[in-house]
Amino acid sequence: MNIGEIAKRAGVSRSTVSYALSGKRPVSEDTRRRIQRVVDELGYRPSASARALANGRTSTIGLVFPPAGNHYTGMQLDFIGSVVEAAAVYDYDVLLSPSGVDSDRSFQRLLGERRVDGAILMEIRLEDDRVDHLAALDFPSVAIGRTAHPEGGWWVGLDHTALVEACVHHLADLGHRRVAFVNRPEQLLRTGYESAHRGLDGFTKAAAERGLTVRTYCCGDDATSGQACVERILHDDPATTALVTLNEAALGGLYRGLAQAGRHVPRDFSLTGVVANRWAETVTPQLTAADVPAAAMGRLAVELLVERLDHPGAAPRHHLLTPPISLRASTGPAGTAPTIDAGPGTTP
Amino acid sequence: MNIGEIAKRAGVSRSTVSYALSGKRPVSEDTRRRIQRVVDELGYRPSASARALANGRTSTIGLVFPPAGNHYTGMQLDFIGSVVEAAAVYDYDVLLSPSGVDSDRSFQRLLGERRVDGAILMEIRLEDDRVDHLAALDFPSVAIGRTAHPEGGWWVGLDHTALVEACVHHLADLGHRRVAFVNRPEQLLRTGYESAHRGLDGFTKAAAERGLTVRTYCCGDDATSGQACVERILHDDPATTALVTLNEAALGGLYRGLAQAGRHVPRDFSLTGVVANRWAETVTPQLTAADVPAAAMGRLAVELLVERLDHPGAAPRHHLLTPPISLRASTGPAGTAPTIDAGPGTTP
DNA sequence: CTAGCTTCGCGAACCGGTTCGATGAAGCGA
DNA sequence: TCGCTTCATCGAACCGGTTCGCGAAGCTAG
Repeated sequence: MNIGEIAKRAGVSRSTVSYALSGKRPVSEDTRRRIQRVVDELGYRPSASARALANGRTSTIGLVFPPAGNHYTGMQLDFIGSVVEAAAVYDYDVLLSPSGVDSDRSFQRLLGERRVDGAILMEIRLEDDRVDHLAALDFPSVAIGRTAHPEGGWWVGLDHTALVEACVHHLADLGHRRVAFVNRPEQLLRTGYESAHRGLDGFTKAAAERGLTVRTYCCGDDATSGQACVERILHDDPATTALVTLNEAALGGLYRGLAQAGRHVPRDFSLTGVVANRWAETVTPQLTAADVPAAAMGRLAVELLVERLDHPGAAPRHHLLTPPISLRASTGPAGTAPTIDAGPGTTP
Repeated sequence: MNIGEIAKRAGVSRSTVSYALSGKRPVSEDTRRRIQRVVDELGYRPSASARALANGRTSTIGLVFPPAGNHYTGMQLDFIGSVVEAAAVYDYDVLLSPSGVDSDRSFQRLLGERRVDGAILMEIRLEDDRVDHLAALDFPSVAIGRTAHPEGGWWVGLDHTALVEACVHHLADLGHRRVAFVNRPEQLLRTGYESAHRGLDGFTKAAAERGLTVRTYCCGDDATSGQACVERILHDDPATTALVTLNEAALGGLYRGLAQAGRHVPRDFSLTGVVANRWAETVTPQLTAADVPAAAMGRLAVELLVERLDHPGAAPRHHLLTPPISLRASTGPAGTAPTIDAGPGTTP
């Protein structure tokens, strides 16, 4: 079931079979058909390894994302799905590599053993050794997210700063004066996780512009942490009337915490943030939020990578996305001073 | 940067380098060290394609799941994550293949071009041509889910029938007499999707045993459909006091529909079902449910596959899991007849 | 001193494709 | 009919590893 077998049965040489199948040199219509018939009869498909060895291309791209320790979020799933699907369009397979950092064994395999033609990196940090390393090697790669110095790089990113600013302005316009920010877990912030930092920057900047009284919190990526976070917020400043969040996994817990504190959304309390569409629509009332266009980002990343693979030396390109805020039902005008008697956890 | 280069610099032959690195034949400690030093200095790593071609093993396993058309669910993400992680332990990479059926191009690539040593299949149907095909080829594979005839196969599955039965009994024990079943989308049921069918079977069987009045529904995999589904349920039989669901993506919508109909959970209405842990804890009140042990299943699938790869001809093995129901807060005793005046959508 | 055994390393073949240069036949104008 | 081009095909080399068989030292024992 190898190319020699096909050649023998079709009565031609191996090279002729190769040319007939690849079309890289003309082959007479007659022999082409004869070869094709044998190929179809035997269901022959050329070995990917042999081809990869011969022409130096694996037709595979690597998708690099951190290991599951920190729970996968819905967004990551959307990225993975859209990358796989877009890659299929260009006849690429996708190899998954769970690597947080440059030195991971899995990452080394991908590069050192030349398993992939190019890579797409997720979960970018502001200072990201993986990005730096790949750039230094001039290895074809595209980041989903951007580092502190994205100039001259290939990436598709979300303007978290602008997005969170828009959220803050939206709340300020509605009259909210005391607003909390619910960020991703502290550990991610410490590691320099991009969205957490840029989101926080946007929050701080817009809050200052509008003269708001604010507090910022880190929150674990799960419902229980979200609930606890709301309790902390209302304990620290019971007069808080709104929050902005980047943490979609905690969203359900945030709602639960508010409900248990007797705050009605959106009458007593407004929520907004930057969240994947599917989550925003799952909670009740549905979340007014800047929807993360995860599927589009995955697709764009693949397109950039394919372009880079097809035209080595092409000038770096990127996409910075700023989706609009989808007005749903979780924000409303700040009412009179909230009723402080309602919530638990206000003990000094 | 190939093995010949290493050999030259270390002053030995290519084969010696190969043996020194693989350890498949003894090499004197002296030359082994000399080779290792050169390898370290140059950061040499053997090419995966060349190795794969030479010894016929790619050190890659394929993970086959249906394309995104039908939204990815959280469970799928957990499967993917745990499979990737478990595979890394055994030094396997994971290649993603979005294939619903046997004839998909992506599926053909995986097999025909020998890109992977083995495969793990997700989203199994009762009659699944992919499973049959792989079995006929004796290609090493493990299914996450089981077909109608799982005998002699390699798989790890969930006993949906027993799980849903347990849910029904739980509700019946609480005094519920009119119960609805919210299944996955109709299209999945029609295609023979395993969990939808077995879950439905369990529901029907247990309901008959307990003499319950029941209705069954199909529901799209999103919150909006869930909401609509609750409206239909309460319209069809306003006296319904409980439901069982397999549809985690619709869960938020189910809660929303109940809230809008004025039914309080769990006072007026009980919910339970088979759902991934993370979703059960996201909703308020948290869902009493049989938690799908997705991470464990992914891990077990990899372990079975590795065993099958290491011992060709080993007797088929499988794991059928039946996790217990986690009692949370979404079910309670059936009260007096529910207040019919509350809900909308009751117009004839 | 030599027969016999180990140890260590070498060269060559092989895995299954791709690609380049060469060759022979056919076509064509002079 | 000869020389020149064009076209279709072939053989061989190559990609970068692995693996098998063999032989040269070095050692031990008789």
